[in-house]
Order: sequence, then C-alpha cells, then structure tokens
Amino acid sequence: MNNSSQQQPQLQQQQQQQDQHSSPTAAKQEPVIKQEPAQLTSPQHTFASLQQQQQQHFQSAPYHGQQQQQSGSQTPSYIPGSSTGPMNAFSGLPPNPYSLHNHLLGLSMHGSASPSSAQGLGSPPFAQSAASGIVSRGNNSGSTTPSMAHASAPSSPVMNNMQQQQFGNGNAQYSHNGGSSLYHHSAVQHQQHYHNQHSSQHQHQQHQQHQHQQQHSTQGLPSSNLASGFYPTSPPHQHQQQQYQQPQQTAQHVSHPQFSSVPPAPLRQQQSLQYAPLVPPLTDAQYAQYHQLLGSPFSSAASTPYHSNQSTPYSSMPPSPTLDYQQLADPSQAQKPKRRQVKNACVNCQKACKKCDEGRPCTRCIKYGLTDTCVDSTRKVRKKGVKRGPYKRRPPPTQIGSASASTTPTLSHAVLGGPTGPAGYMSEPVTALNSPTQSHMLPFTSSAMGHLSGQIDFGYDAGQGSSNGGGYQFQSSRMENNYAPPYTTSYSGPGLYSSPYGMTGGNQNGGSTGNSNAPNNNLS
DNA sequence: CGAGTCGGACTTTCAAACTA
DNA sequence: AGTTTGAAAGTCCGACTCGG
Repeated sequence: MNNSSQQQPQLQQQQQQQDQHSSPTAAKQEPVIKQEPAQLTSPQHTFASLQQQQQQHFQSAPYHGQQQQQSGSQTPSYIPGSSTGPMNAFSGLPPNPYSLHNHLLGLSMHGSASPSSAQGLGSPPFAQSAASGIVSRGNNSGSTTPSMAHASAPSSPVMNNMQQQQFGNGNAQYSHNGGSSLYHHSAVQHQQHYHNQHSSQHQHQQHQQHQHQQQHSTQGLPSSNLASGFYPTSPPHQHQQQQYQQPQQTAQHVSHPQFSSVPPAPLRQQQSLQYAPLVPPLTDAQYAQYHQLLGSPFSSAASTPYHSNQSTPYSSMPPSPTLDYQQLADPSQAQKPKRRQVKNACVNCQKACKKCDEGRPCTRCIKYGLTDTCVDSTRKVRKKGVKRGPYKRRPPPTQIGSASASTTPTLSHAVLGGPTGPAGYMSEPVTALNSPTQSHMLPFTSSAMGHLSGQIDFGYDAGQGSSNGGGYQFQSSRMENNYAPPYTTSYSGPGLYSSPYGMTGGNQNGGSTGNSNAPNNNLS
C-alpha cells in the first residue's frame, strides 16, 4: 500500500527472519564495532581485513550451537575482543544447526509452503494474504498481529524468545524441535500479515532477489542455510545493494565521524553512521565490485541488503525502509539505516541501557562476565481497555499525487481538507510547525522533529503529558479541540510509517514524555 | 580509558479504532 | 474479519561522570 517503500526493509526483515541467524552476526558486529571498537579490528576495516574476517568467521565459527553451550563455555570466538569481531557476532548467535533447520522447516511447513526450505524463506513474505488469514488469529495475544511482522522479521532467535514469552514459555533458550516450528509458524504468519498490510511491490522484488540468491548461493552449504540467508551471497544482492548503496554511501559514509572530522551531529543518524566504516565511501560501482571480489557467500553477511534488517545498522548496506524514500524525497536527507533492536534485551543490558543481542548470554554479558544473570527481561503486559480517540484515516495514496507523495508527506491533504482533518486543524500550532518540515523532513528527521516538538507547546501537550493513563487524555483533549494529529496525514510515501507518525504525532509529545520515563522506571 | 549512569531519540508491540 | 492507527512499552545511542 502506501507504505510499500517502507516495507522494503521490513520485507527484508521478514524474509530474513530466518536470516536472523545470520543477521545476528551483523547485529553483533554493531556493538562490537561501536562499543568495543578497540577490541574489534576497529571500525575502519579495510576491505581486505573485512574479507579476512569474514572468511575466518566462517571457517572457524560457522555455526556452532553455542547458544546451547551457554553458560560459561563460550568458545573463544565468542569472546568479544578477539580480532574476530564479526565472528563473535556470528558465533554469539544462536545459530544452532538444528535450530536453524527446524526454524526453516517450520517456516516452510507453516509458512506458505514451499517445497524447500529455501523457498520457505522467500515464501513467507510473499505468501501474503492467504497466509495472513490463517495467521493472525489465535496466537497469543489476541487479535492482532500486524505488527508482529516487525518482530518476527528481525530475528528468529528473538522471535523465539519473544514468542516464548507470549506463549508462556518463559524460558529464553529458544527451543527447537516442535517448539521452533510453532514459534516460527506464528512468526511467519505475522510476517505475512504484515506484508499484506504494507508491502507488495517490494515483496516481489525481494522475492525475486531471494530466489536469485538461493540459486547463486549454494556453495556447499545446506540449502536451508542458504535459504535462510545465513550466508548471504553477494552477487545476488548486488543489484539490490546498489539500490541502497547510494543513500548510505553518499550520506552516511561521507559523514561518518570515522572518516571525516565532522563533529557528532545532534541527530541520531550519526549512530548509524558508526557502521559505515565497514565500507568506506565508495561509488556504487566500487561497491559492487567490492562484493564481487569478495565473492564468497559470506562476504556480505553484514552488508547484504537482505540481512540488513537485522543488521541494518551494522551493515553498510542497510536498506532502511526509509532510505529509498529518502533518496527520492531529498537526497540531502539521506540517512541512517533504521536502528534495529532486539525484541527483548537481557536484564543486564536493559539496566545499562546498552545494546543487547539475541544470544543468551548476550555478547555484552559475556564480555562483562554477567552470563549468569543474562536472562530476558520481563515485559509488562499492555493494559487493555484503554480508550483511544478516533483514528484518522489517510486518504488513499492515489489521491495524492504520486510525485508529491514521494517527495512530500502531503500533510496538507489530510490537514486541510482530508477526510480526517478537521477544519480547525490547520490552526493548530503544530501544523504550522509541520508544514515546513513535512515535505521531507518529517519522515526522516524524527529527531529534529522531536526537538521541535519538545520546544514547542502544542497546547494539548500539557494536559496530556501529565496523564498517566497514557494516550487517553491526550486523545480526548485532541478531540475536544477538534485537533487532528499532526502527521496523520496522507502521506503516501513509503514507509515512514512508524516513526514519522508516531513521533510527530501524539506519540511524540505525549510519548516522549512517557517514554523517557519508562526506561527509568523500569531500569532504576 | 573503561565502566556506569541516564536523558531521550528511536523502534517495536499490540489493542483500539476503523473498514470492507 | 482484516486493516490501520497510534500510544505504550521497550531498546539503546551518545553524552556525561567517575574511578582506576
């Protein structure tokens, strides 16, 4: 639908759900690179070094079932600080051959079916509607699942954990056997569901890509693994990568602190940049070459667009959902890949507000010798029965000029005359604010917006902020004021979905206050 | 310099609201 | 019954402080 562009990344996520096994690798790199730069080979990997690492990575610790080993018995490779940063990531991951297999099997079986596990991979995302129907109902919490897609997509391991919780399993180790299939099943379902909602075009693209990938990437690895994208193959991805490359290279790489003296920008975007070093600024062509040279299926583990979902941050190629859009909208806005989060951080990481990973013990805990206490944190149960104000609907994308849509969120439609936009809406201070930014900033400059919103008194904000109840008061006040959320708009662009709306909208204001507190409450 | 702390940006989850 | 919305709940970045 509208969000198709957004979806890309997500699709990838989903597709890679299984990839997660692989992606975790990437995922771990992040922390390593970033937080533990010293340990790793420093962010500034050269291609050569990168290659080596990857190779080593693969050779030495392809996939052990370490997760099982767990406590204490980590293999050396597991330990951060070794030169095998990537490896750590890799090994740190759950990848257990069995689990992986099961995982895949589960997918293929439950997912929209695909004869081979490999296909299973690709299929889920594309299986859309058919599957979705099956899906959404019945799993854990109730009705929905649209969002699950997000979750499921990112990390299989995570999924497991998460789902375990949801299913009441409780324990973190992700179990394989029957369990895995079960979890995955749901995961798949969600994914599919999600896809339904949002993407469609991209799905096709990616689907194709996946196929290619599979075809190309068979080098002696179990098909399932390949399928899962466990070992990404560079060549297949290249074209896709190129799509994503530009934004990153142009913007991120260039601006990365590592490579430039550019002072840390206030924007969070910088964060993502940290990963850039893996691939110094290159032209598209160069980049492509690079991957070709690397050639090995593993070479691009982190960088493969497919994996990127999870690994987005780490990979230099991370197709963020927004990237495409950004590019289109405003190259100058190019941005950081979307930050990926684990579904459930361990208690230690949570407490420290540091990045966690799916592994248990997680990399960080291993590093700090907290393996004993590295367990999933418990999540609150969302309260039910909270009333919400009426939702605004976005006008169909078609109404909005495609051109304008791509470049501008077209807030105006909604705001001004949109079905959802009350007349009074424009008068709101917010709109004034928004209007300038909406054009391109909104989607990507959430941080900027955040600042703005923080500085600006929206009127309704005050009342709402204090409310605990969450959105309820907020909503009602809005209604009273006849106020429409700022960004509800008809933005048809790709994926700006969550953040733009969430942030700028009520969420931002109300949310930020609430949010900021949340962690503290929990953590402290 | 590494570890701990923390504000808050950002992401994900998921129930309510909405639509077909 | 399926989809969309959007706030709650959560993750974790990055700045800061502190101790060795």
